[in-house]
Amino acid sequence: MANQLSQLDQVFAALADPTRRAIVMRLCAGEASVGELAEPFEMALPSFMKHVHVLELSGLVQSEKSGRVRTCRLSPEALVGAEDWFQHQRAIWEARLDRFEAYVMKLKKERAAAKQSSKATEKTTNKPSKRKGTE
Amino acid sequence: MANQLSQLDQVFAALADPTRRAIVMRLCAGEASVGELAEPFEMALPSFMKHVHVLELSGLVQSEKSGRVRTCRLSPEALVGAEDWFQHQRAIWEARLDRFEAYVMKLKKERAAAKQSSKATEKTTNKPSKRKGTE
DNA sequence: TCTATAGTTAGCTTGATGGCTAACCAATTA
DNA sequence: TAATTGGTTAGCCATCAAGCTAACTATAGA
Repeated sequence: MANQLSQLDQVFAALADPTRRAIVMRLCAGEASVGELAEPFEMALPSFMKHVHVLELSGLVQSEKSGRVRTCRLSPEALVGAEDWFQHQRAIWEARLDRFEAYVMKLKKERAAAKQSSKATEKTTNKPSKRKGTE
Repeated sequence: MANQLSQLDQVFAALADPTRRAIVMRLCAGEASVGELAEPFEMALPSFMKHVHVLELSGLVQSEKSGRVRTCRLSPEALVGAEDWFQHQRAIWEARLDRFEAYVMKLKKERAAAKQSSKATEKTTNKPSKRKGTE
């Protein structure tokens, strides 16, 4: 669990750099050697290798050396893990919106009821409209 | 576009810190003052404020001061933007898996056809099975 | 076997990040 | 009006991140 959290740290930190995001995007399209990956960047190779290394540490990328060429591929589990984090937050957020809306509805109802009781007998219990989007 | 990219940088960098993720999670459940937010952490207040500031710069959090208390709330657009990035990558990744599978199927077909032509007339065009999962 | 290629290691510089304390407003509240 | 509360500013320090060059290893190809 704590380990998983620090994994999230590493994944987000890895993705905070545009070079590394570009590498991930490239690898989504298929595996590639370090040289192929590095080619579009102006950076010196050792600098570039650091990025690859960060991606490996984060679990986003795996690599394997065969002969003198190191081939990198995406290992999407870490990516999915991070995506899950967002979905979880969104679920909580949306549940809260729902609760908030329910609360507003309850207030409306109570106010209507108060009006009713003061005005004595008049039935206007208008149904609340359904969710109006994500805001 | 470039601006949006650097926004992604900032959002991911903001989320790379467990304190800041905790703040975001807390704010998913509803707005809170700086003091309320800081309460669970052992950190000195100025240090904590830095985290809040980073979150504000990233666009994940908005805040407003009324009297002497500053109230923070989530501004979920940035969160959604980051989530979109994942979904986009996943779409590319999955399309690639599909293409890869199609390629394998084509190979199989060609091999079968080759066998057929060498064996002359024997019809065994076995239909390929459907997707077998994500890996 | 020599040479070019692909990557790696070591070590340096610069700037950002994450923490702290101390001192300082500015609203509330007694 | 004096004291408390909630937050802010300023400035320090240690560590990490991202880049570089130079020198090195190991494989592939001529």
